[in-house]
Amino acid sequence: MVGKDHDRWAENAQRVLAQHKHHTGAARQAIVELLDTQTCALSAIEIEDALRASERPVGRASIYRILDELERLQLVQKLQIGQMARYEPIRTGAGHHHHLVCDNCGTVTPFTDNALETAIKNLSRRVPMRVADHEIVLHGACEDCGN
Amino acid sequence: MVGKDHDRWAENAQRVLAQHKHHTGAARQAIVELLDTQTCALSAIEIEDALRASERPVGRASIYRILDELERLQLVQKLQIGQMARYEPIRTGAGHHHHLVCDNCGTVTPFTDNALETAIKNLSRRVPMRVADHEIVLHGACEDCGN
DNA sequence: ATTGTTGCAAAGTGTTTGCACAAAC
DNA sequence: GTTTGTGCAAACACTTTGCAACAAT
Repeated sequence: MVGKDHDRWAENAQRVLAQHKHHTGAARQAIVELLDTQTCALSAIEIEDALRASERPVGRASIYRILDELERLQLVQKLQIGQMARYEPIRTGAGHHHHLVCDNCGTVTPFTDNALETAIKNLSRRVPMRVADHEIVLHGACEDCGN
Repeated sequence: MVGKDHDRWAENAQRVLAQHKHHTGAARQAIVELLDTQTCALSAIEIEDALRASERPVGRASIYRILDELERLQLVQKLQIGQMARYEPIRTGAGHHHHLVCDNCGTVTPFTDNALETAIKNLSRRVPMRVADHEIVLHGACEDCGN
């Protein structure tokens, strides 16, 4: 079950990439597969480290280029936390989530909230902008750091 | 009227700074006064440019140090937009607002929404973190760029 | 053969730090 | 005269770009 769910995003991503007349590159594949195993957002440097420890290291420049491309194809969402960007798969099934950031230890945890999404959807109509996306970060002290 | 409102935050900020046994520095004063005239968040570099054009230029390092201090004293709020931080006065009267960011031209516009604040307040209780603060950014195309 | 992909090193951008000098008390 | 504030330049961290080599089609 878990394996099935995991593969779905990666497979879809590979398919979308193929449709955009790409060759199948090993670096891109390694990144897609890594992202697919994650439950929350990774930074470029975390990705670099993870891949360096794997059997397919990928250069830093390629990581940024590939993430950028995945973002343009709407396969990953980029979010800015502190001074560093994080990236996570956009899984069509699972409604999207937002993030708790511990200002002490830096841990990032996902959460979801329907009332919040509703409020955003409603206000998006009244605001002087064609809203494409939103980003919500709650800051504070996580359970480990709060005591 | 407008002048009166403006001065309140700056005065309060100076008072809070004094309480924390600070000398009164000219750079700090220039920054506080500049922030007080703004209706939305400024980046450090915008502040540097504005002050360079004024009669009291302030070095970049001082700007960051002073903003950092103002943030610690809860006199300004720091928000991360794209890869750059922006800072704005926390005016106790006016409930805080959030931001629309045009991904095309970079313009930042404030908005407020009560339903949104309520949703955040409620969910803050159910989440595995002592929430201190939140940051909401809506991305899209502004009125000028959307057409 | 052509086109797309990758890695390296260099450049860019925003932010922070070390240190010597100046200003406030 | 002691403490705090400030500016400069250098260091830093994250990201982007130029370019030559490489792999997929």
